[in-house]
Order: sequence, then C-alpha cells, then structure tokens
Amino acid sequence: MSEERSLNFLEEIVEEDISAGKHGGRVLTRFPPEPNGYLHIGHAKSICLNFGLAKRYGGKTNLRFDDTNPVKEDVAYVDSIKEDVKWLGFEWAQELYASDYFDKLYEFAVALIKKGLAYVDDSTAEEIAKQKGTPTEPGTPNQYRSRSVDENLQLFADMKAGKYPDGAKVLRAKADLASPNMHLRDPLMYRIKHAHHHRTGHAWCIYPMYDFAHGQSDAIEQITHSICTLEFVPHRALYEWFIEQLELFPSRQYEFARLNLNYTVMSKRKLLQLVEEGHVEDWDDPRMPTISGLRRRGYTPHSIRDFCERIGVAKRENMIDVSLLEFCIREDLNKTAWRRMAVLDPVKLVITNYPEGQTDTLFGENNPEVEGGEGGREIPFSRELWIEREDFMEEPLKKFFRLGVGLSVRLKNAYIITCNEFVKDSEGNVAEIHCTYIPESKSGSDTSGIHVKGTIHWVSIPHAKTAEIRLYDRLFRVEDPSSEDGDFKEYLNPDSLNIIKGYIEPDLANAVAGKGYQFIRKGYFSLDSKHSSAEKLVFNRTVTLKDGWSQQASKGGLKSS
RNA sequence: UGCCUGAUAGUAUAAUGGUAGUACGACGGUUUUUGGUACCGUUUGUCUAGGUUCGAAUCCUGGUCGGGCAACCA
Repeated sequence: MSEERSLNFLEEIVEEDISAGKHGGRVLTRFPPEPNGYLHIGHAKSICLNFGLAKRYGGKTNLRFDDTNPVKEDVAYVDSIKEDVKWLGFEWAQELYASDYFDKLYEFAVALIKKGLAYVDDSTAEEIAKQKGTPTEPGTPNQYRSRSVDENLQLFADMKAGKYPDGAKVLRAKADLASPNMHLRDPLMYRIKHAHHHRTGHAWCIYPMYDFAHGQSDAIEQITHSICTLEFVPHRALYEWFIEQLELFPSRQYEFARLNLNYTVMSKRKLLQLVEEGHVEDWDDPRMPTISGLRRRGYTPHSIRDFCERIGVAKRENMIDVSLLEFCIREDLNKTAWRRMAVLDPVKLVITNYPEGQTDTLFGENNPEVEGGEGGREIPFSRELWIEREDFMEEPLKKFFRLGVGLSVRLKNAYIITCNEFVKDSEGNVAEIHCTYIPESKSGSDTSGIHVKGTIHWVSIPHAKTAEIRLYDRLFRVEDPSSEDGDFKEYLNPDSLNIIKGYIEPDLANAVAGKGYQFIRKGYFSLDSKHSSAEKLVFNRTVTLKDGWSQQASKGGLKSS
C-alpha cells in the first residue's frame, strides 16, 4: 500500500541511477552530524531520508561525525547523537569520523599544492574577506597566490609542525577569484588551531575546513548519494571541483529543503542559547524540539518516523504546522497507550447514598482500541471521589453533558450518578458536589436501562495517589520567532510550562518511563525519565486529546466558569 | 545592480503535455461508557503576463515574490 505513494525527487534520482547501472546499482548514504549539539526534529528528517533511502534500495548508511572544528565539538554530543539515532530505530553500517581521515586529507592537500592548485596565504581574515570581492565584483589576487610549489610545500609542512600561531597562515585552493560563485574564490582548505580535538587530541594543530573534508570523506567511503540541505547548494561546485582535481570516487551531492516547524526554532545555535541562558532545563527539556526532548516528552520513535514520512521532501522552503506532529503522536498513542484516570484540577464529590467506609473494586480495560483490551487493572471506588472541577457547572449550559444540579453522568468504569446539590466554601467556590448513584448501573452489568450523554473520569479520594504533573505549551508565542524583529528569545512563551499537583489512580504507581498513558479525557502522559522517582511521581503531558467541546464552547461565546 | 534556488488549498505534498489528487487543519454529521477514537461529508489551490500546442500546473519568454551566497562555522 505504501508502494502506491509517488516517489519523492530523491527516490527518483536513485531509481534512475540504479536503472542506469551507476555504481553497479549500489546505494550508500551517510548521515553526517557535527558533534556540537543535540539532534533535533530537523535532523530526524535527514536521518529518515538517508537511512530510509538506503533501506528502500537495498543499501546501507554510515554515521559519520563531521568533526573538523575541535573548539566546538565534544564527545558528550557524539554519545547523545548515537543514542538518538538508535532510539529512532536506525542502524548504521559504520561509525566513522571525518577526523579518521586527517592523514589522508593532509595528503590530498599536498597533492593539490604540487599541482599548483593550493597555496599558503599569510593574510589576515579581514584581508582575505576584502580580497574576495563582492557578489558583483571579482576578487583580487594577493602576492601569496604566486608562491612557488616548493615554498608552499615547506610552509604547509611548517603549519602542520606547529611553527605558527592560530590565524597566522591558511592553506587556500587556487580556484577562480572571479567566479560568480563566492565559494570558488580561492576557498580556505586549512586553518591553524592549537586546540584539543575530542578524538585526535593534540596530534594536529591544523584542521581542514568543511569544504575540504566533506566531499573527500564521502569519496573515501564511496558514498553514492550525499544528501544535504539547501544551504549547501552553492558548495556543490566546490565539492565536485575537489573530487575532480583529486581524481576521487565521484560521490554526488543532492540537496533538499530543511524542516521548519512553527512555534519553535530549529538551529543548534539558538537551541544552545536557550540551554546556556537557562530558558529551558537542558537540551532534553520536553519543550525543546530535540530528539531527546521529544523522547522525554513522551513522543515515540514511530510517531517521529511517521511525521517525517508525512511531511514529504522537496526543494521549496517550508514551515510545517506542529498540528501534524501532534496528529502523529496522538495516532500512535491512541493505539498503544494504556488508559488510566487522573484528576488534574480536583473538586470533591460525595455519593450520599453510598455507605461510608465501603469500598468497591471495579475493572477498567487497558486499551479499548485493541481486541481484548490488553487486559486491565483494578480501580478502587468509594463514597468520596475527586472529579475535575470543569466537569461541574452551577448553571449548566444547554449542551453541557456533565454535572450540574439535576444532571446525570456516568462515572467511567463505574456507576451512573445524579447531582442533587452542591456546597460552597466561605469564598464562594464550589467545595463539594453531592450526588446519588444507581447501584444497578455498574459498568459491565448495567441493568438500569438508563442512558446518559456524558461520562466523566474520577479518582477515589481515600485511594488516590498524588503526582506532579507538568503541562506544556508551545515554547514560543509566534510561529516563526527567527523572522521577527529583535532577539528571538523575546518571543518565548512565558506559559510554556505549568507544574501542578494531581490525583492519580493507584495503578499509576506502576507506570514506567518510555511508555505512554492516556489520562482519560485529558491527554497522553508519560513518566518523566529525569525527575520521577518512587517517592515522587512526575508525569509529562505529551499532548492533549483533541477537544471538540472547548472548541464548540469558545466558538459559541459560551464560557464555563 | 551578480550568481544560485524555488513558487499548486490555511500548512505540506502529488499529478513527469491529457479529469488538479492526498494528508493535516477547519467546518458539519453518524457511532460511542473518553465531547477521544472510528466512519461519512463539506470547504479552499496551479504567483503573473504572453507564447508553443488539439490540449499547459507541466514546455518557452518576460515580470513579480520568497530563500540562499562575500565565517580561519558546518
């Protein structure tokens, strides 16, 4: 059935290559993160693309860390990236590092110098920038451009040997200073950085630039399809130039439009700022669009893969509505989450005709979406219950199918009750709701013949456990914080996190992290892997349930307070 | 005033010269011991002006608008 789906442009390219017999029909892709931050949902799109393409066409995918800038990179990031890719459900063929190729890359540089295609430049960064010209004016050569091969060889060896301080010299390609493509105006190949590298330690003090590392790394690994995002389109000419001059395996680069999600930001730089300035707890804060944040929030790998499949791939800039992501997680959790009851904003309900001190044990199935319900759990029932404050109205609206004096509802998995009166406290708030129950209406053995419109959830007061419940809202108040005036952080949503205390049914003490639970009528929740403990349960709200009532109520201008 | 890219419902994404379709959203309805789910239905689109053609979202030309490009970042 998924075969009926039309091909995206990358699949078309691969299919054409295969049918043309290119590389003997072999497909090898790579996912090339720089270990300078955590992976986010945008990377998930790239991961699904690279691994998905290879899988679909019988190929493999390498995980290659693009670690050519030691001052920004760290093993902690390497570890998190590996964990996230695995968690998403993908297996890489080889775990590789651009730094594995430092020796090889150095040889490539020497080869280019010998061909007269690279030179050592003593200019400062500012001078080089100036000499590159502008998009409308060609660059101008400096005196270093005409250095002899021997001098360049010696100077480059001295750079490697650590004879110069950071920034004193760079190695540049001798390409085309007049090219309309700025990237071809004698791009930098190597710079001096006396810095510790997370893998090579202090073995090197010169490091290759992205453009002099990525394409060659692809070629060394014999990557057939090197897939990256649109901002690398102008780099493609350089990518191919180096491969050609070095006569390497002809890997080819293809670009797609990166994912943008509304009400969040999708750049490692900005996410790092949120972490460092304490706007969020950490990279895995459940409000973050990071893979680890989504995981902690309760998203499943399947839902994220499904999302990546649904958003499609093309070359036009896009802004995906978060409602699609929410749809994907709801759809997954609806089929897998076990149903439980929890009251988030409690008000006391007393069943006046139920004997004091008596307890009833009721049954509730785990998952009504599955044949057999996946078993169930026991739910204690008693005379006094917590119910949701919003499920009662002093003066009920016409289509309010919940409680109010004279109205009847079913208590989920229990009995039908009728509200007779309510009691207010000294401040005028509803303090107690008094109802009577119908003994013959017990769920599963209802002989009352009564039908009610509404069903509400509840928790028995003497049996209830408490839990900290964290309710999340979008991180930003505006759809595209990066495009607004001023600093993007001015648009942070001050109400993105709301921590409350709730009452939960006893069985929820058995909840495990990583599993989704549907708090009936309230949403999907999961145990917080970081803060929850046996002494203090902490649940994160993954996503709310769709709420047709509140939509209808607000649309009709009806307020329920 | 340079080069590279792109433009199809609110948001994404198909249609590869031959009936503009799908998903999400929104709206309405049926079912329901979750105002959830499921199911049914409705709504809105080819940036613009010419040209080629029996026929154009698709090909050509001009324009408009969006994104990217001048880091010792990737």
